[in-house]
Amino acid sequence: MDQVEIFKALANKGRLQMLNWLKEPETHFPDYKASCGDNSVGVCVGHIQRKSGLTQSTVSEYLAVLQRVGLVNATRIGQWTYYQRNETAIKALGQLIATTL
Amino acid sequence: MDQVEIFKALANKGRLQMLNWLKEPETHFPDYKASCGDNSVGVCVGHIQRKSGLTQSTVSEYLAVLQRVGLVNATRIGQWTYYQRNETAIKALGQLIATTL
DNA sequence: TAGGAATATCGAGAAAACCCGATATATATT
DNA sequence: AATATATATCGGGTTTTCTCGATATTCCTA
Repeated sequence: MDQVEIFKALANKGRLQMLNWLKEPETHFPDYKASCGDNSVGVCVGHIQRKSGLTQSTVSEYLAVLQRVGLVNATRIGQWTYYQRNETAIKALGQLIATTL
Repeated sequence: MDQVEIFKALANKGRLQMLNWLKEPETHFPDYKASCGDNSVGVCVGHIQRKSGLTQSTVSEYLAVLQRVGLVNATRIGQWTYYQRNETAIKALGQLIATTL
């Protein structure tokens, strides 16, 4: 886990928002029903995209950045990719900052 | 405190190192004696500069960035500026990340 | 008050990040 | 197999960051 890369990933308003939205999907995506029928896999790119106002390619890229540093997990089901927070990693980051920063 | 700006400040190897060095100045600057006679004010720019291998202007700028977002405090005494960590702010950041991220 | 030392600021070239539109890929449906 | 949908990747113009050398400012001392 490269600290610098993690902070770079977090140093962006859009990505920070996405991370926040994924914290409580039912709040931020009220009408959301995962096409696979199981909301526990996360939220698909399209929903995040429509809420963000950014283009599809940008959102896809941003989510990939968050995944690359381990802050979110991706699950591909059918033609959808569902993203959810990696709470373990995020908690670990909090610890890391509290202790080693 | 703008979260994005804080993460930007942290998204750099040099600045992260400086923050770490300032955590235990006596360890990282063994022969260091503050010219003002009081080590508790922090470490001066020149010492940090020599340890970092970066140029004087870069180090001055980096420390200013860290100060701008509140992670360090600066104290000017005579011709020296001493920098020290703002532990309160850093701890608050840890909390922020642990809770709102 | 002139010179020296420490730090800050300025200007700029190079590199990286931002963010888009266009296109490619993967999957599902008919 | 052809089409449609969701997502990923590519290419690139624009903005920001990085990092430096040069210069300015501040403060001390002779």
